[in-house]
Amino acid sequence: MLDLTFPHLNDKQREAVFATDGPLLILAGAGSGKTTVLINKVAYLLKSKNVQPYNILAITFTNKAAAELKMRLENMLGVYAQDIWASTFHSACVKILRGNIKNLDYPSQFNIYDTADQLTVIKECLRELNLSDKNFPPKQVLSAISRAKDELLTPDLFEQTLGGDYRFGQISKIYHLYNRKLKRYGAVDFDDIIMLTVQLFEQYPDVLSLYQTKFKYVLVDEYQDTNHAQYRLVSLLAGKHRNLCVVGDDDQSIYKFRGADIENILGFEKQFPEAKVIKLEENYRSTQTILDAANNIIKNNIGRKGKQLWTSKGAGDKIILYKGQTEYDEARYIVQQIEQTATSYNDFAVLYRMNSQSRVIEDALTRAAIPYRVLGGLRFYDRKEIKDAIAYLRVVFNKGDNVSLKRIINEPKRGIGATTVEKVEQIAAREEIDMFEVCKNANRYPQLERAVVRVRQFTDVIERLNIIQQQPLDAFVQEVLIQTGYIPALEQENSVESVTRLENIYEFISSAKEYIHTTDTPTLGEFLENISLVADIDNYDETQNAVVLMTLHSAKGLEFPFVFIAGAEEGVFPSYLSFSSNDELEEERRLCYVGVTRAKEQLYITHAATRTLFGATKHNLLSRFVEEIPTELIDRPASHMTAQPKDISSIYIPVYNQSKTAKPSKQMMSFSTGETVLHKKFGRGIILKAVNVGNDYHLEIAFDSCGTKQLMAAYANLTKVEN
DNA sequence: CGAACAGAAATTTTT
DNA sequence: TTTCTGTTCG
Ligand SMILES: Nc1ncnc2c1ncn2[C@@H]1O[C@H](COP(=O)(O)OP(=O)(O)OP(=O)(O)O)[C@@H](O)[C@H]1O
Repeated sequence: MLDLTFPHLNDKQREAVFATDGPLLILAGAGSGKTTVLINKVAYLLKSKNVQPYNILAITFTNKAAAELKMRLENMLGVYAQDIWASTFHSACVKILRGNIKNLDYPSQFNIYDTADQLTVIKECLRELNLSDKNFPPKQVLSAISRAKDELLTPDLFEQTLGGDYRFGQISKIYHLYNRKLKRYGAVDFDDIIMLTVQLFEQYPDVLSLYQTKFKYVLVDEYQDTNHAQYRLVSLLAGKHRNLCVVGDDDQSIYKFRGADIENILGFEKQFPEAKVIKLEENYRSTQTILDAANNIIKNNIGRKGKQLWTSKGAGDKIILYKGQTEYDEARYIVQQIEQTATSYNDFAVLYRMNSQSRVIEDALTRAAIPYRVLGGLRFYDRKEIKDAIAYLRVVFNKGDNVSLKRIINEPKRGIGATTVEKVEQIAAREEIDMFEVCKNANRYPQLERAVVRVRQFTDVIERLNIIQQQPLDAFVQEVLIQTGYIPALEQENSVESVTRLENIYEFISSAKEYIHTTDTPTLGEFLENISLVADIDNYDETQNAVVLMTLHSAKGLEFPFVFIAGAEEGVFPSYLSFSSNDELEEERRLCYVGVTRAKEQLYITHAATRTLFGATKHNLLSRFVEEIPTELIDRPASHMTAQPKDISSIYIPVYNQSKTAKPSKQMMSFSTGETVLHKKFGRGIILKAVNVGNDYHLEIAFDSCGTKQLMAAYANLTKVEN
């Protein structure tokens, strides 16, 4: 049980826990127990100050951190602690908006648009405004709009401040139209979620007052990565009680590209003049060597709030710096070190700058039969078939969602082509009604004469589905995908690809089932909302016995005994895109500081002499950040080529894209779904399922001659064939 | 309308 | 190098 004198904390940490009233900034370096303090502080509020859980708002950086916070409180205090609001900014705001967004003229059943949806809308805008996507690349326009929203610049304000410039003037036109469209479609984008909540509070003081009164205590973790809109939101919410506790480290601000404003934390004392500031200086995570390295890197940045960090842990082992001949050699070394260290796999993390770096490392791990998990990159929910399924659900949920409608109206093929869709779109825009309505009443529009039957077949299905929404969500999802012909079409196609897609679709249906069990009142809306707001990192399970691979960004806030930072090369890390700007280079350096300080015991840094990058072979120098580490902290093992010149695995071609099979290695063949294999007896077959069990694979193979068979790879003596 | 092909573009980090 | 976009043809 919880000891309210907090003996497990140090003096400074205790001081921070007990300082409950008024604004408080806890500014401290990595691993000094900031998050630990935040959790204990909430416990203290609940237990000693008798604050009710629903009077507390705790903002975390990821959904996973929020869930963890709740779980740890529950362990300390019992289930009632579950009633605090612990969530990300986005989840909290969506919750507020669902109940209040009608004030702003949006439907409470709004859909949340992701980047791809946003780009679709921007392309629509460009077309309507007769602007070319050469002069206004949709991605750039999106990023400008997104930054504007982070800064709480409405289209009008945007025009006033920047409209003098021709280019920004045009972008402001796009921004105006873009926002109008989203509203018409009943959709909000990621940035709207925060901005609209702020607008709601500013325009409806009674709504604000409700939440101000409710949240007697507001706490924000990772405050260094908040943007202006979030700062404004927090200020509004804490405006009444002024019990605002923010926690962060200016040296760990790594999301500037997403609008994060480091000034929020640096200027906290200016914005809240009565603020108390507490610095934590003892690091409990890393060895002295790791801390020294981190400090020597970060001290090259200017304009920091300098911090002391010390540890009572000893020096520990030196940092190991390995230079591979190529990225394959680099991966080979990482795998070899993991194999040679006698500890469980989940003690290792491999961190890198770009998601694309994971491929080579994954291949090496697979060949060594080491279990691993990759976080980030393409999310499950971003796969084409899953996005299609989601689009169907969104259309059922909100018929005004033209973007989702356009995505699935001809998927599977229903003979409703681009021309018809365009006509429908024009009519809808002219009459200011939903595309769905136009389709439904297609008979009224002579232009649509030829397509009328097909289009109405489609709307009939959707309306029928609308009626059966009551049944359990997973059954409903399945029903949607059957009735709309999506699943039947995939079944009929029966190709390697369609089989994988079907598998994913069924996994999606199970995820709906899983969702039902997480709540007492499951709704389609909340299910869709969760999908939009989860990050891959939320699924990270540190108890799963597997090496974890992720970007340095995703690793923020986590810790591991053994950490590899791979690709420590100029051009990779720091990224070549940051070379031209000192600010961006400093951000890369902070990212490096974050990476280094994830390690508790041992840090490995690896780089490659040559690497294939974007299709060309590059010879990259060692990263400047590594040069900034004093050499006495570093050990350099001999390069692989001189040590074991006979090992061919470093020049081995990776098996990634299953359809373009490479030659398998002799020791350990790898198999994956979709590959074609040859069996001595059964002949040619396609792998339906490949499960890695220890050093062997359990395979399910569909043979051309005799149907589906299950067998173990070790006994089957299979050969791979090119498709 | 839709499949197939060819040529061009674009390659960071993500709630 | 891969992935997307536009064009052509049936
Ligand atoms: N007083 C303490 N005694 C022992 N261990 C502690 C103490 N405070 C924190 N720790 C441990 O130190 C580690 C780092 O703590 P925590 O994650 O809270 O730091 P942080 O400052 O939030 O780190 P970061 O800035 O990297 O996110 C954790 O493993 C935590 O359990």
